[in-house]
Amino acid sequence: MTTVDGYELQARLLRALSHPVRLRILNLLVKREACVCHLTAVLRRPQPYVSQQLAVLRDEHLVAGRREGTIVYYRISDHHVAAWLSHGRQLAADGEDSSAMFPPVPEGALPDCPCPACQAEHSGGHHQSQSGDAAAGQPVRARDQS
Amino acid sequence: MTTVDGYELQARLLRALSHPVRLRILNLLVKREACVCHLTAVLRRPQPYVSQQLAVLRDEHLVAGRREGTIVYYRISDHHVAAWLSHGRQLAADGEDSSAMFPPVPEGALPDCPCPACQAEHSGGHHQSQSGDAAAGQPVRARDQS
DNA sequence: ACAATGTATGCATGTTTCCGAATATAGAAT
DNA sequence: ATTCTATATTCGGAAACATGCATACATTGT
Repeated sequence: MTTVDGYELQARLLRALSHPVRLRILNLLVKREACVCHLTAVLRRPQPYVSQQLAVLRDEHLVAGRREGTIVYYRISDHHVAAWLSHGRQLAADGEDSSAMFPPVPEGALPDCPCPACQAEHSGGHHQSQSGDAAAGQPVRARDQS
Repeated sequence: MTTVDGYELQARLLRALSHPVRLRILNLLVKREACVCHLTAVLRRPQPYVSQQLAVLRDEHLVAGRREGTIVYYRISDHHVAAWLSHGRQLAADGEDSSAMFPPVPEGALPDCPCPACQAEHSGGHHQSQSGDAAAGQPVRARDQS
């Protein structure tokens, strides 16, 4: 039995969370799942950069990806953790105006986002996949880890 | 007005917490305040090392120090954060046996701890300060920060 | 083959971690 | 007062790790 140090585990989890962009990503995904291109548009960061941060969150099982065609949709893995994080946000704000510190994200579709979901939603009609709604995408594999 | 990014603040807080030794320190201090020598004995780490980790926690106002003579007693600054952390521990354990992952700390006085509180308590009688219980020590000053 | 979307790799730069030594600080002894 | 001891903090540096970018690679669909 390998003596697992719980503090080490918790520290790893916290470290994965201790980054402003990753916190923003999680906050975006709480409301609904989103594709990488969507996150790229909202965060205004280069796509490889966003993908990298998603990989960090994935490695700690904080988010999970679902592939549909060429597009990968990410979502929160564990909403308990999300709720816990949201609680922590209030503690971090600590009396300040938290609605000013954590401005709400533009909801819904973005003109900047090239994914078909956003494009369709943005032009008025609701989304209808052109390749047929597959039942469920394959989970995105995690990087090999020691 | 400087545009304060709440995510940055929360990330800093999380980063200060994302270290196994610092998590252990906080967990120790939840039950009661403790002097640096006590923490040093429990954690079995060199004293400067413990002091350094305490400084990180101090800079984020997670703990506060109170000096009594040559001894500095540290305690949790914000028990809301402590409760939140404890909640996070359950999430990190996630189904595993959390009492095995976070073994309870030896309570009370330690033979290894040289501070008079521990020595007195350890030799049977309850603690009676030899220099008279001063009302309250001076708070330990934080490092100058930019 | 080609284009579109995501992921991984390599690297320069900066930060964290940990240690040993030096420094401060408080009290006691001479 | 001066020195001595005990406690705690800070400093300087080496190794490990994180960050952000540019580029290369992989996968899917046309």
